[in-house]
Amino acid sequence: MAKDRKLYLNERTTIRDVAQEAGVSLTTVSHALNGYKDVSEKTRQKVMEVARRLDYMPDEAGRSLRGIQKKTIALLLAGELPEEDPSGMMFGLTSGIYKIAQKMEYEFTILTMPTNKQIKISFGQICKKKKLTGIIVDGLAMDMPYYEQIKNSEIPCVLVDVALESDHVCEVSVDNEKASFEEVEHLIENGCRNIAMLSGKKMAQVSERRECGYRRALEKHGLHIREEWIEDCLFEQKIAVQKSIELKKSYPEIDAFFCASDGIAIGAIEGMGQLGVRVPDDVAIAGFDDYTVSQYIHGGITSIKQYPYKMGVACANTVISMIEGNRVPDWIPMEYKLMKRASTKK
Amino acid sequence: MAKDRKLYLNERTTIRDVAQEAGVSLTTVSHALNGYKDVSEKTRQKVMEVARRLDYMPDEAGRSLRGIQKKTIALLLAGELPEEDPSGMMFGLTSGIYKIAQKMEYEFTILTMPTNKQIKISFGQICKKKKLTGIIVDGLAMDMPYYEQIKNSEIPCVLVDVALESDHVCEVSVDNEKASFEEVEHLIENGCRNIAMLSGKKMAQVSERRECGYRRALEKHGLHIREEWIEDCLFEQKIAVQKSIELKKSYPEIDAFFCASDGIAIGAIEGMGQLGVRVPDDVAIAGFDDYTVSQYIHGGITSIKQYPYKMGVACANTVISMIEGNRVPDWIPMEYKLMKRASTKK
DNA sequence: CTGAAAGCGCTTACAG
DNA sequence: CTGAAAGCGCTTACAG
Repeated sequence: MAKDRKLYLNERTTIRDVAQEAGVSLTTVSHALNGYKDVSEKTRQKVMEVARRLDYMPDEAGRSLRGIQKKTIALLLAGELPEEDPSGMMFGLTSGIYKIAQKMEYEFTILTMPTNKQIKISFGQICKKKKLTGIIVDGLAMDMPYYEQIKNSEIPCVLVDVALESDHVCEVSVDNEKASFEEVEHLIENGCRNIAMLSGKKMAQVSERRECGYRRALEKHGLHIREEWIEDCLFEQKIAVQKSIELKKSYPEIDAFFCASDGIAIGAIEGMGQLGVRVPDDVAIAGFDDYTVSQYIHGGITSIKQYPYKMGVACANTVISMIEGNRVPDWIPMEYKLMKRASTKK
Repeated sequence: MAKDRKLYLNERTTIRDVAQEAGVSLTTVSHALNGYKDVSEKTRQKVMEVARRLDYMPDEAGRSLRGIQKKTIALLLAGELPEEDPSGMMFGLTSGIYKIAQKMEYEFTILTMPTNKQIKISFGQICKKKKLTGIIVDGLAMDMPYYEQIKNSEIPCVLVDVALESDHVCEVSVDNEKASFEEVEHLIENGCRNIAMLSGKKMAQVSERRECGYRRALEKHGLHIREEWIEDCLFEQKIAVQKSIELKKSYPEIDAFFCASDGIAIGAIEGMGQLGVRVPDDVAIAGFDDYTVSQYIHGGITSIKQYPYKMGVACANTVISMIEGNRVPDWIPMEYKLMKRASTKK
């Protein structure tokens, strides 16, 4: 009866319906369903049976109002979701977080944050509105308003590839500086002496770090650092095409490009192609992130492989650990691997 | 005051706090904030100011209980989320849906469904529990319990690559049969006469359709269909390696493999490599889905390119249209493109 | 072991 | 133009 009416009216079955049908009080239904021990086995059976028969699902809103919050973590992405994900980073990250969230019985949601200046909604407001208990931020740059707001908030927060001094914030990333150092050293070992850098985006910490690694490697090997050989490409392939051409034209002695991403490296390869410069014979090219396609392009682009899925897992585990009140290190270092390929063979 | 206490106790600011601070009733706050016209401008200003100052965000749970439901659409994925997404299909789909959901002010959530036999929770229960108003399903196979349950539910539903006769269900996909037909015809035009098929998964409708296109193309050109040349690979690369080797060994006359996915095609290329058979000279290989890497592998794998982001956009637009009570066609055909590449050149 | 009652935060007839 | 009151679905002291 009750069920039919509900179905017809497209209404939800409520705890009241179950109580009525089972001939007990609301309290008893609630106790029975929530595993309280003070319900007779017979009553519990009856309630369970009725609940199943009426296809009863407690309304989260009701529970929420009573203070029983489902714990929710979010992946907050800077800017719009792109149409594609050539590095596989976003997908792997998402998948890893999803996996752990599911296992630990946390809700998981994806949010994007506007990057333009006049932002309507603050970081704190997002968290409040979505009732987030923890948050993982990817793509954060230092010139975004959220950068400060995260610091001032209280919510457990894991940042991918960004450090932020605060006791409720933790970073998950590979050692970008060390990885870059190794890769540039690999270029030097292969005989390159005039290595330019096509960097990412000035306000992104990863760019800075990769640049640091680059500088340290040059210094260690007694190579002169030429500031005019370091160019920003905003992590965009098209810009990398131009910048690589301009640099090589202005400084024909350049014999390698260290690129802050594989997207940039692909752009540089194209640029050299347009110039009729051979890769790797005339110019070696090394990237970062090891896109899925990188092993196939031009016989293989040397790059730093990251493990996005594992990073997602680490992010989720860390933020959950923080939520549960544990202290975590400021930084969780992730593994990476220098993939030596044809683009740097001399 | 109110704010400080709340912050300290880590409590939310409620409508009550705002009312108190602004010196008006709950009703007035609610009216002012929800844009009712029966509030004096002065009062409205005051309320708005206080709300902003106290950083007030209405609790969705409270509104929800009053019947003001946020509309939510979900992307329901068969099985687990994989660690990687070589076809780019899942990412593009997700991104397109996200984009439209955001624009139309729908909530968006991703769900996975267990594929094993003893499923705990039915399709209807998922919808009810998550209060979904519309759903997009990807990866549905005909042997999954959800297949029937979707039919019996009432919720607006868009299926990717699967047809299901029901007035609340719509399909979004490319014309898989036609695309396959064209691709196999391309193989025939290039001189192949003994074309085997490495199919996907028996219970997936896409496999069936791609097989239909294959058969129709052979028939049209007067080529004999050999059932023993059609093998299931479950869309797995490793299985494709084996199956392609077995087939080529048993039937050396085979001069082409039509593959139900690029993953299978990559497997077949590897298989032929192990056998010392040259691609495309001895055996042509054609895939489906045009993975990002496909253009680079082995000089380029011929494939059918789909547009996942656009599919996502179409899925979301369609399901929202259904939610809003519009009639939609049973099928929204998507564009595709036959990418002719080195792997089928003879 | 069971039930009546209060109350979470909100919106909306309804009364003034 | 403004406010007191009811009630959405739930859980939890509290009383019996």
